[in-house]
This record gives sequence, structure tokens and C-alpha cells, in this order.
Amino acid sequence: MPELPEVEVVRQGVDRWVTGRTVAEVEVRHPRAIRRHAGGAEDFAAVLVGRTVTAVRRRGKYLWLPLDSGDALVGHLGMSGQLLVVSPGTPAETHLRARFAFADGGQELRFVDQRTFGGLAVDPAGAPLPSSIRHIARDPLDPEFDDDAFVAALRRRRTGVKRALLDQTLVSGVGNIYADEALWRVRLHWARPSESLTRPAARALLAAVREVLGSALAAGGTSFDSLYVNVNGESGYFDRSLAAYGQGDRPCPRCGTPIRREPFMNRSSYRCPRCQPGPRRPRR
DNA sequence: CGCAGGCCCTGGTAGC
DNA sequence: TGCTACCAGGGCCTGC
Repeated sequence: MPELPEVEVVRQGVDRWVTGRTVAEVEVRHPRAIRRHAGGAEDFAAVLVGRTVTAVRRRGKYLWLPLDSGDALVGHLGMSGQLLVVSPGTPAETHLRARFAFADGGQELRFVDQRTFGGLAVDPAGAPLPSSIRHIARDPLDPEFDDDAFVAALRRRRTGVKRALLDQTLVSGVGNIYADEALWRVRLHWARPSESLTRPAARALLAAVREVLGSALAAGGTSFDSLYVNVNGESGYFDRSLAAYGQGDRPCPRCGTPIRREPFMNRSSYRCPRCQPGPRRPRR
């Protein structure tokens, strides 16, 4: 559920509250919350204590906090992860996985994650990226995103266009919600072969992805329930603007035809059957 | 190498 | 009421 706009809202909150502060105590309450960290939870905590956070950065749906040690705290929210800023002594949240207290005795940072698809690790900060996220492509809101390279790569793929949009090594930050919204905007079916897109069509799709990500970010993100929240526990309101995603049987805002929900990659895809008709030669 | 599919996980809800 | 089945879905991993 947290895609680029939601993760960016979290990044801004963590940056505001945590950058410049020194870690005093780390409590790991669930071993699964620490992922791909060589020394496990114990080492994770040990290497963080005494370190100062120098920034909060994001690539796609990943966050990382460079530290004064030259390492970085890398995090992914998965499906249900939250980073919350709360007063010390606040009772433990039901799915509290890790807790960070700071030397100034101020607000704590907490990682809460119901489904435990998210995770944290400490990794060498590297340049420009920690090694664990070097395979993640730039996102369309990144000033250095290469539009021409994306269009070319998309048209080289031999897959359905929605699969391509969800491939974080091609373009990052896009998940099921914003893929469906962007495809609806440019009237493309999710199974349209990516190689069959003309260059202008691929450019229009990229523009739609940018628009929908930007609008959602301006709205503070999308939320259907209390799972996705900013660091203060508040939800965004972009869900009121969704045209296709989650709108099964509701009228298409463009033509009134009921939006259809279909199985896609063991999940769901939403489209307007009239605006986004099936391609002759689908690629799933 | 590129691509497809399985799996991880918990809570809410629909249906019987 | 209480049980089961299903759904939410990002990314790692494996196999073809």
C-alpha cells in the first residue's frame, strides 16, 4: 500500500523529527523486522547506538538514513509498515517491531508493521546508494530520471505494460494503486504488450505516472484504512481522487461504464472495460 | 539473461 | 456463533 507518495510523506516527517539526532537506545521486538542485516538484530542495535542521523533519503519505496559512521539505516515499509514519531513512554503499539530512543530524551522513532513485509537493516551508506538498494531504478519524480532511457527500456520489454510499471528495476515508486490510475488516465489495458507501445504512447504513460504520483503526494498520500499513516499517525486523502483502483462496479468517471476488478499477479487490477479494452495479443 | 510465479505475513470480512 | 476462505500486495527467490 505505501507507494512513492506515501513513502515520501514519511520521509519528510522522519527528516523533520530525526535528522541531526543521536541514537541512544535500540529495542528490536520482532526478529523479522531486521532483514538482510548480516549480524542479525543484536548487531543491528549495537552498530546504531551512539550514531547521529545526518539525513533521510528515499529511492522509490525505500528509505535510508545516512549516519555519521558512514553506514546507513535502510528501511522498507512493505505492505503495512509505519514509522511513527511518539513521546517516550507511549504504550507499545500492537505491532511495534522496533523502537529508537535518542540521546536528547525527545520523541522516539517507532517501526510498527502488522504484516511484517517491511524491514530494516544497517548497510554501508555507499555512493550514491547503499548497496542493498543499488538495483532500484530512479523514480519519475527524481530530477535525474532519464525519460528517453525509460521509454527505450519499456519498449524492449516482452511483458504486459503493468508488469513493467511494477518492476522497480525499470522505474521505482509505482505500485498497484498508481499503476492502475496511470493506465486509466492514458486508456491502456494492463495486458497491453509493452513492446507494442509507440514512443509517444510510452511518453504519455510516463507523464500520467508523474501526474498521479505528484497529485497523490500533494494530497498527503492514499489511505483506505488506518494502515498507511504519516509519522504523526494521520492519513492522506488521495483515495477520494481514485478513478479506477478499488472502484469495482462503480462508474468510470469518464464514461460511466462500471469499473471491473480482475485477477492479476495473485492480486487485483482495476480498469474501465470501455476506455481500456483488452489488447488483441495480451501479455500478462 | 529475461521473465513468470510462489511465497512471506496478519487482520478484517464475507459466507456458510 | 464459530469456522473457513479469501483478500490486501511489495519484493525476494527460484526455476524455466
